[in-house]
Amino acid sequence: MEKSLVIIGGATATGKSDLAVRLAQKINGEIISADSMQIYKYMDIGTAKPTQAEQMGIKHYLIDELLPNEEYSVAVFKNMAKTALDEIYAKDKIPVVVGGTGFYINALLNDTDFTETQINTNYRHFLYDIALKYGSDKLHIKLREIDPQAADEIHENNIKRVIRALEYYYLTGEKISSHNKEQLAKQSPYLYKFFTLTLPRDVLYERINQRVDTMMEKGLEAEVRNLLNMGYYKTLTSMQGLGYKEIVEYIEGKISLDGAVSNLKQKTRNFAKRQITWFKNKTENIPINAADNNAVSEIISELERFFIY
RNA sequence: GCCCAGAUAGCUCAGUCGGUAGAGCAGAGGACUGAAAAUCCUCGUGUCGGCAGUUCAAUUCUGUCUCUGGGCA
Repeated sequence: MEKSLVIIGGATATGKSDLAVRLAQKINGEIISADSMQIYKYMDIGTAKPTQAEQMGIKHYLIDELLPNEEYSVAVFKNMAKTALDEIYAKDKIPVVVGGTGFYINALLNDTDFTETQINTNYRHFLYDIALKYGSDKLHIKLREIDPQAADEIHENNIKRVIRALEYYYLTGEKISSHNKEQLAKQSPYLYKFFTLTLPRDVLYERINQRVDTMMEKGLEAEVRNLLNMGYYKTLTSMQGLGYKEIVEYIEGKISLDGAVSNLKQKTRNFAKRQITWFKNKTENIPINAADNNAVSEIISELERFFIY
């Protein structure tokens, strides 16, 4: 009971937020959002952020915490989430971590250590320019010199990860491959139960399509225009989120509105598939049928067996 | 009704100087440890519109029919 928490994962549009709120109500819980986009203010419709009403009076952490031009990352998430956990434990409540960003959830559960290194944006740009000018293999060759294991593990076309590996060495003088191994071997300091909402692929895809239509009806275009008017530039990480970059393309006249919408549906379906792969292979979890009306009670009985609270 | 251009993978199309065919997208599977709603990897047999003809051999040439664009009436 001391350091226990519940996780609700799953692909986008499976109904995580709604289920999490109903669960939190039943078990005296509070919610921590493990989502790389809902953290941003002014980005409500496109991120499917639960509204005040939908939150049903349950406190939500890590929602509306940053401005769209502020930097967010696993490391920032982990720190903020730990703070939130402490707050919730102090109230004698149960944290319910909900989100589709599996990478973040794992970092929290494994208590991945991020303190020893920072990031260096200039160095990243420097390397990125090299990759553009001379080809991505140039960076990969360099990586092989300093960290052969990482070079084996990271495909040369995966420039972002090659750059991070080089950056890590640049900042710490150590190999990222050994750091990763160390982190992976760690045991979680938490007692947790991880549930994943699942739906048949065709049903999920249909829900995604419908949800995008609903977002448009709710005024996604106006939301994006508003962000642009406030000066949030389209290359910001936040503005690269699904729903934002597609609508920006439409606003810039590059594609039709219909094109933007079907693009968004497409990209969201692709994203959902990647999420499913992550949850399937990177985490131990209990699948829960998202269409099941008794999902909450199922989860609760599972928790009772596990935590004995 | 006539003329022209098409008809090839779920979609958009490329190609075969005649020896049964390939890209992008979609789809499927996978990776991921400070950009993750990002980034990246792997996977392509389909009566090459129907029928007939020429040929050792036709999706490729010829004829004809059907359909789809566009034009002329």
